[in-house]
Amino acid sequence: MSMDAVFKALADPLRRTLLDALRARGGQTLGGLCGGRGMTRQAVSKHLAVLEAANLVATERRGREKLHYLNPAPIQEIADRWIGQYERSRLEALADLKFRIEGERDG
Amino acid sequence: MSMDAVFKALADPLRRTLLDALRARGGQTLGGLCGGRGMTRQAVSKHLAVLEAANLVATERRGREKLHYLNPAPIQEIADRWIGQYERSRLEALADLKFRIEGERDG
DNA sequence: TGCATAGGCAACTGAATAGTTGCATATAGT
DNA sequence: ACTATATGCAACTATTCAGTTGCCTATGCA
Repeated sequence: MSMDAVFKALADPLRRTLLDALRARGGQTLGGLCGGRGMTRQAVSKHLAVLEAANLVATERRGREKLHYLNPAPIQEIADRWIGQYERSRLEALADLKFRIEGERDG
Repeated sequence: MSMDAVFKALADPLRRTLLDALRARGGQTLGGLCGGRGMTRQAVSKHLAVLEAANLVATERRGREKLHYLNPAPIQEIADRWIGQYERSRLEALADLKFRIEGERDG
């Protein structure tokens, strides 16, 4: 499974709110996930498809409904395999900069 | 500083390789960062501008050269403030799924 | 059988994006 | 001053993308 698809899927704010919603409560239907987003069902459906392609969301068919579940594994993988490298290099990077960069724009 | 800009900046594979290059060695020039990418200098420059706008790259002018440095702080922030939520909910999410999702597509 | 609900597919449109090209500016070295 | 190097800016193009619309399928239920 490609890590690039995960990064791309996470790049959209609406998709992150979908993940948030599924983190709060798993097993939501497409219709349920559309509520209060000011967007058509098809638009939300496309976003969910992107998340599903990135393996961030798993689905289960129950009758005519499609239940959506968060799969946090790819996020974990990014944290472990990608962000970890930058954590490890953080102190040396700061030493490398050793000037005004931190706090320049504040945070 | 917006976390969305960081997510969007990280969504591009070339930009991630630029971050990798700066993590390996700070203070590289634009020209130096262009090597072996099969892309014009302007294209790379635009990508660096995106990274800079997301505060992932800090720059310093030295004469006619522009030196680029990695700033890992936004990545840290995402790890702490965003990914952290999903780490915390991982076990309960797995309990929520309690079926075939992990390992369905393998990894 | 008839109807309502949940979702899927495909075509279309307008906006955003990536990358290029051409030219301009600024510094370094002679 | 002159030339080469390092970068910046702006316009243009081709592609990609988000969201919509219209229609179709499938399930639930009376």
